[in-house]
Formats: sequence, structure tokens, C-alpha cells
Amino acid sequence: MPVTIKDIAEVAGVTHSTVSRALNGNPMISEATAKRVQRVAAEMGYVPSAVAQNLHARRTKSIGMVLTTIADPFLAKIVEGVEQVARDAGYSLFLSTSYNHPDKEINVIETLYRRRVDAIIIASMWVGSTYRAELGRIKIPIVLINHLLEDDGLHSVAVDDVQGARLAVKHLIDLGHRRISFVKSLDRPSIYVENRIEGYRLAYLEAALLMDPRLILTPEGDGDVERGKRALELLRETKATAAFCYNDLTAIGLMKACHELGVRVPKDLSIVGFDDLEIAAYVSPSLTTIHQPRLELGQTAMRMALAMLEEKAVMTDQTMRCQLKVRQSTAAPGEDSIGHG
Amino acid sequence: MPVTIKDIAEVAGVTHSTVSRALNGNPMISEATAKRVQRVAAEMGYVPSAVAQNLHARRTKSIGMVLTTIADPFLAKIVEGVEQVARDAGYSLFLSTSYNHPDKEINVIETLYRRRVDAIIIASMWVGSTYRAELGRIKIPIVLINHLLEDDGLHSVAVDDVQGARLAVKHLIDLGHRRISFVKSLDRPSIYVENRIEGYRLAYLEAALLMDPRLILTPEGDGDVERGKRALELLRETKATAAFCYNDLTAIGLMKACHELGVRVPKDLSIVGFDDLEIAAYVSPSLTTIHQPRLELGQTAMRMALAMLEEKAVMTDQTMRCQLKVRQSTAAPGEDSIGHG
DNA sequence: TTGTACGCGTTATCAC
DNA sequence: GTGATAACGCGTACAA
Repeated sequence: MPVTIKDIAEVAGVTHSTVSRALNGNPMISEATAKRVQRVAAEMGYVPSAVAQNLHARRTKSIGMVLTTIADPFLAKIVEGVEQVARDAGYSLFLSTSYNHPDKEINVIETLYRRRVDAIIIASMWVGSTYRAELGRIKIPIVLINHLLEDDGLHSVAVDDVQGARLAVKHLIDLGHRRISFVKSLDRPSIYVENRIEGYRLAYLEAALLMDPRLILTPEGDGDVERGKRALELLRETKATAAFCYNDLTAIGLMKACHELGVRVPKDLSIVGFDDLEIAAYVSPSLTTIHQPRLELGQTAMRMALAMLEEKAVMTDQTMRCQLKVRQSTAAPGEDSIGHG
Repeated sequence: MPVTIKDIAEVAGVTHSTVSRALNGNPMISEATAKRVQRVAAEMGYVPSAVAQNLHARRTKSIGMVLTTIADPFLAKIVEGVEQVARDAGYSLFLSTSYNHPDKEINVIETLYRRRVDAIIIASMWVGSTYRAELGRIKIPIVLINHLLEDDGLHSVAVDDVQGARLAVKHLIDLGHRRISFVKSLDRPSIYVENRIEGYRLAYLEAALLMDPRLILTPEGDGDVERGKRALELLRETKATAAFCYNDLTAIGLMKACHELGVRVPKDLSIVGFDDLEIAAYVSPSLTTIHQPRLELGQTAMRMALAMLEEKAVMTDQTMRCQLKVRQSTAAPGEDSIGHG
């Protein structure tokens, strides 16, 4: 059993309220008893119970975070951002995973609420679509990250997918590519994919180029990397000289298939990813990609939650811009692109 | 303010104790009032306060986990393992990061204890060395993951680094390599590095080969990948035909340098990593490496914590075996290895 | 300056 | 069956 202020009171020969005061630096107390109580407390190895304090204060100084899985490098960086500003503000982080299962997700959220976290940050893609009504019961601040559903009164911070995709495709067009394939990767709400296709479309439009719907590829397979690999055979039929992949993992899968089948990157095929995971810089050739400010995404979400907790001006939904990272996987189309082979 | 059982009691026209009974399926209550109370509770959107329940029960059904950073793919998988069995047992996870800072780390642990988590799992490398004494004050189960200090009465689950390293070097020797370099990467307690060198030594010993200390390289640089890159210049002078790297990130850095400088892997140089991160399978060529059962590491640690909580037989420290994953980055030494150039 | 008493939201042990 | 009442550990208004 942990030591309580009552235990200390007994030893120090005072009441528990005196102990409480001494330990909380209350000025209305004699220097002598304060010192004595503090010494006794230290000797007994007293550590206050946040549970009791929380009950009294009606807040827990903790934030609940729900994500699909922790082992996703994309989410990990977001969590890091949340954790940083949470810690600085004196909050701890309760982590829960939903494994992309809507039932589990609402379940997880309820558990967090039951634990009386002060706010909830959700970085799980399917939220809202299935159980928006249930969220109404939760009477604490909720912030959604990269949650692209229609406005539903929930606060959110997201990245501008359309702008990011446009940047990627513009880069390829500027390099001289005219047949640029978009490699989808499903397993996620279609709105995400659609936004990037929209960016793709806009870039084509700006360049006054005609978009060929046959360039939109949808490889089948298990997981982003696998689908990226499968994309290569589809690509061969399109005469594309460049591929813009849904995300870095898809791009890396595609690069791997290229390596195995002797397709040279970027000489035969330029490849662009999306996300800018750490790995993107490490593969060979390093991957040109769209940088998502993941750390900032997490930080901003947490700051938003803090603002709501402090009843500050209700920030409107934030959307952050992406950035193009040019590396080695893109170049001007060569004479011997697979599109010409 | 969340709805309390008192609020429900008022509406239902009973006392709060009756509400408690109705909601907890206590049989000593009339069918009628039970139903009525439950209906009222549901209508009012009641969610019990775990804080109050915890105070009464003197346990929180939560586990504290401390790690250096969440954005480390190695740790992420461990966290996933912990989270899985924690959730199945009805526990939530409190996550804290220490950024490898001893002061912060003891601080973080105290915070967790203050929150009265039922047990603490530590996957941070420097623990214990600096503040073992302080840990004595914490009177709850503590499990250390991959913490390789001398026995200090703390429970731990770790991977057998010596065996893993031996496996890696044996593989290279079996392929015909005779000059195998070990690429260190510092930034971590030397015991980790030493264990792998010990495995390296054992493999040489078994093969009745003489070990050349000049083959042990210590590249300088910031981060594993960077050090791996820097290792190539050092390697050139050693006439090594293969490199066993401290971990996958170091190996990937080395591979990247090879790619940039035209050293062919595995034709000119065989490379083996350690960890088996997801990326290892995705780089080109895919990386031969030592698999650490990271998910199981986390699961086992959590099971150990559960066992201690249930006062079951105090499991002794567990050490888990590594496994060799042969991929494309290793092959028999070629005539044109850089060691012969 | 210190002690007494009460509340935070639940569960549990008494009576009635 | 149901209602008081105490207890969990802490903070605090009020009384002394």
C-alpha cells in the first residue's frame, strides 16, 4: 500500500490537512511544521495519488489518443508531436489502438472517456463515418487528425492532400513527363485517394494537358508495399514515364519491383511518393516525395486541444500545407523509358 | 460535468446505492427498479468514472510504459505487443517518453507511479545504470525490456544478442567470407555493442579463424544511418568482403553509401544487419538480417507484468532467441570484392 | 497556525 | 429490496 497523507500525519503528529498544506506550499503554516512534515514525507517515500487528486479536481491532466496501430511510422511521428506539447503542458498520454475496426474504435473512445481523460485526439481514419452520433455523448474536446469528412462540428487538423498531390504531379510535368500514372492503394476511405487524384487532375489542367483515365492504376494486393510491387505490371501497359504513388510505402514497393525486373529508376521510370517517411531518404535511389508535416500535425492537434480546454477562442479547423522533397527517384524522361520500350 | 449516479438516483427516485446496484447487476434488487434505473442511466448518457472506481479499488487497470521515443520503429513494434496483451487483459496503456535523458526518465517513472499505474514496463536503454536506487521506492511491478545490466533484482525480458550476432557472422563465414568487418554504432550503452562483438568473436572461434581487431570499425557521425554511410571509407582499408552492422539502420546507411559509390551489394560487399525492421525487407537489395522478436518481446513483458500482478509464480528473467533472415544482401565473396580491389 | 468537516464518484457494509 | 453510512486519498472552507 502506498503511503498516504494520513500515514504521514500520524508520524508527524498532525492532521492530514496540515500535511496537505505543508506539501502544497500553503503559506498559512509555520515554517517549523512545514519542514518537519516535508522531511517525514520524504523519509516515508510519499508519492501523492493522482487518482485522489483527480477525483477532487475533476480533471486528470491526461489526454486520450486513439490510433489504428502504433507500429505505423506515419502515426508514430504524429504521436511524438502530441506527446511533446502534452508533456510540456503537464499532460500525460493514454494510448489506445483500434486496428481500424469501427466497433473497437467507439469502444476505445468510451474507455478513454470513462477514464476521464480531459480531451481526446483521434488519428484513425475511419472515425466519424460510422458513429458520429455516438461521439455526441462525449462531452470533452475531441480533435481529429487527417480526418477528411464533411464538416460535422468536430475540430480537426489535416494536411492539404490536394495541394500536395498537385505539387508532386507538377514536379513531374516540369521535368518533361507527359504520361504520369497515379498508383492508388486502397484499404482506406476513398476520400483520401480522391483528394490526391484531384490534385493530380489540377496539375494536368494547369499544364493544359489531357488526362488519360487509363493512367489511374488500382493494383490488388495485401498492404501498400505489395500493391506497389504489383503496380509495375500494370504500369508497363500504360506507356507511363513516371508514377505518382499514393504513399511512400507504395512507392517503395514499386521501386523494389523495378529493381528486381531491371527497370532503372529514375532513368526508365520516375517515381514520387507521399508522406516523406524517414525511410524515403534511405532507400536507393532516395525517394522524391511529398512531405507531410507529421510532427507539426500532432503538435497542432494537441495545442488545439489545450486551447479548447482553456476555453480560449475556438480555433477553426486547421489545414497544413505539404512540401515537395526532390531526391533521386525523379528525372527527365529518358529515351528508353518503359513507356517507349 | 459528467452524469453521476447521484444524478441518476434523483431522476429515478432512488438513492445512489440502488443505482450502483442496478448498474452492476447486483441480484439483490427488484427486476423493475433495475430496468428503470438502467433506462434512465442510458437516457442520461451515463458513463461511470474510472477515477472514482480506481480510488475505491486501489488499482487503475493501467500500465505505464516508458520509452526513449515513440518514433523509433524498433520500439513501436514492442509497444504494439505490450498494448495487445494489455488490452486483452483489460488494461490501458500510459505512454511516456524520456528521450534518453536519465533525469527525465526518473521523472517520468515517478509521474507514472503518481498516477498509480499498476505496473511499469520500461523499454529505455539507460535505465538502471544511473538511478537504480530510486527505483526501489517504486513498489509496483517493473519489467525491463532489452535491458542488459547485471542482475539487480528487477525483472526483465531481453533478446540474446550474443547468439544473434553469432548467427549473423556464422552465416557470412559459411558463405566463404574470411574478412568480416563489424560496424559499431555508438549512442547506446556499450554493453549492447559488446555483446554483439562477443557473438562475432564466438563465430570466429568456432570456425577456427583468427579475428583481426582492425576489422572492428567505429564510424563517427550523427545517427545510425549516417554512421553506416561513413563506414564505407573505413571499410575500404580493411580488405573486408563482408560487413556485419550493429543494426539495420546502420546497414541501410552503408548500403546507401555503396549504391552511391558504385560498390555492388552483395557482389562486392555482403551486408548483414540486426533487428529486422520492416524496412529491411523493402530496401534494394533486401537486407539479410537478424530477426529480433520485437512483438513477442512486448507481449512477454506484459505477460510478465500480469503474472506479477496476479502474484503468480515470479517468472525468472526471460531471454529470447534471435533468428537469421537470409535475403539478398549477402552472397559468397566475389573475385572483385572491395577487399581485393 | 492548526484542526474539523465535507465533497469529489464509487463500492460495500450495515441496518430497516 | 432499499436506504443510510462509511471508506478510498486528497484539497479546502470554515471554525477554533
